[in-house]
Amino acid sequence: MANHGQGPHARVLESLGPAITAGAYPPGSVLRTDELEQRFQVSRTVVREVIRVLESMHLVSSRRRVGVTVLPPEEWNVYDPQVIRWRLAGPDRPRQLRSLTVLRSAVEPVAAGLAARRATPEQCAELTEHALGMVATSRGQQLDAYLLHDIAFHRVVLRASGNEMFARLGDVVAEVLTGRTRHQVMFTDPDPAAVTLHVQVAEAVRLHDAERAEALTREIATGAMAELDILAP
Amino acid sequence: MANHGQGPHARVLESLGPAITAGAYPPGSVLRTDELEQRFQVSRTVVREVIRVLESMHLVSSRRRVGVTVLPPEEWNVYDPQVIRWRLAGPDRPRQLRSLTVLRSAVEPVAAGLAARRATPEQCAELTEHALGMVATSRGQQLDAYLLHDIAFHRVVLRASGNEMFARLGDVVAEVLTGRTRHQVMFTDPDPAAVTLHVQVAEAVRLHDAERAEALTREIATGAMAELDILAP
DNA sequence: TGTGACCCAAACGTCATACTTAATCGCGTT
DNA sequence: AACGCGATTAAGTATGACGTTTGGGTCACA
Repeated sequence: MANHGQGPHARVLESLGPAITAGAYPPGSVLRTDELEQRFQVSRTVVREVIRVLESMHLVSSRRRVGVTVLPPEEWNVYDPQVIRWRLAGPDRPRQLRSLTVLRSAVEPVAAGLAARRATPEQCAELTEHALGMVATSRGQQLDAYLLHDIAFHRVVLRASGNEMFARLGDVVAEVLTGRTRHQVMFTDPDPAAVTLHVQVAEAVRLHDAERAEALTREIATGAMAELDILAP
Repeated sequence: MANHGQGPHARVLESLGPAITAGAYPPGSVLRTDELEQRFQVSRTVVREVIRVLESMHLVSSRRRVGVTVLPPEEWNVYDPQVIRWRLAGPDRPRQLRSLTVLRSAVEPVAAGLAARRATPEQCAELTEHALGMVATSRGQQLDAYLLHDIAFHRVVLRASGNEMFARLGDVVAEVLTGRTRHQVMFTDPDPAAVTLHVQVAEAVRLHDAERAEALTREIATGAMAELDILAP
């Protein structure tokens, strides 16, 4: 991703962030900087900068004379890609996957509708290409290749919507799709109905049929939610 | 909000953040830390911590031997409430308002549908209360009171959806609604049709009619988009 | 003239330390 | 029991030193 390759800062952040989002420190817990210095064997500088970053994510709140307080989950910036990644890697994974899938079910149909209005010919071509790629790889244990086309497809739709905020969800969708492949249906071929729907969405976008693109994408989303048992509980 | 009361850190951040999101530094611009030290008359400590925070928002990227590089807008964490606030306060305001309104149009109908399934009786009562409050304040220059009910209404819907990510959009919706009142229809009473729709949504949620709650909220969203001329361009 | 390796300096990254500030705790007074 | 005041504590800021990376310039050589 970024230049978070290695270094004390990244090491401490990648240790504290996941721990907090995993709930290792209950809300209200207090971390003292000098304690963290000793625990991670780093200087005050590093600890402070990490704290500042966690603070900007609203994971903690630093106050004088009291220490660094862990905030309750309702305060967290749950749209921060880093926070999303940490939560997907922890025990909150199922809950996080459901939240994200519901978000997808809301956003992607609207994005597809907008894409049908605004997609460039190049984007339409990309869409068709990836839809056909999904068809080609939908049988015979080619899940990895299929996944790449699936991710690319949704990324193009979100970008073609012309909405910057939708476009930024591309990474999130990629994480969700990857997570699903790696945990849910790892050994079974993709649902043929879903594959067909993707082809039809590409077609609808190409023909500038916004209504149809939106409705078809809504069907895809419904299928994704069904896979995670997100239904009348 | 947080303890961003005052202090060198907040001062520098609240100066650099808006400047960057306003496009004062074109993507690729380089800021040197010692230059910033002199410009703001603060120590390296403060500058470095600010840079770390901006980096976590993906507004800048700090690299050795080259400096702090301003990243292109596509890289920004546009869901960070701080970034949203900065952009709403800058020249990008119209574009940002449109993006957020489109996001609302995608999320809120789905949220309303979920709320109809999961809202507690207390939440239903709150909803009705605020809808009636909107009715009561919809005439005769009571825009401020109306706005408070409007914001509260949408916040309850988002929270009642039971989805943490939807719930976190409450603040964003509040900013959008406030912005609209303060700039678009400041001197005219709210659209009576919109008021009626809110009452009907509250009713649909109370009756657990998810389909109807979603459809009605979609109408509200369409109205909001029409106000901003987000239509077949 | 072009290309390659090599060296250097620039700017960030980290550490250590001293000092400042503000909020909490506890004591004593009213 | 309520209130106020000072001592204490931990974060906030400033500063100086050193390490590390890396972009670019120089020089030798083909």
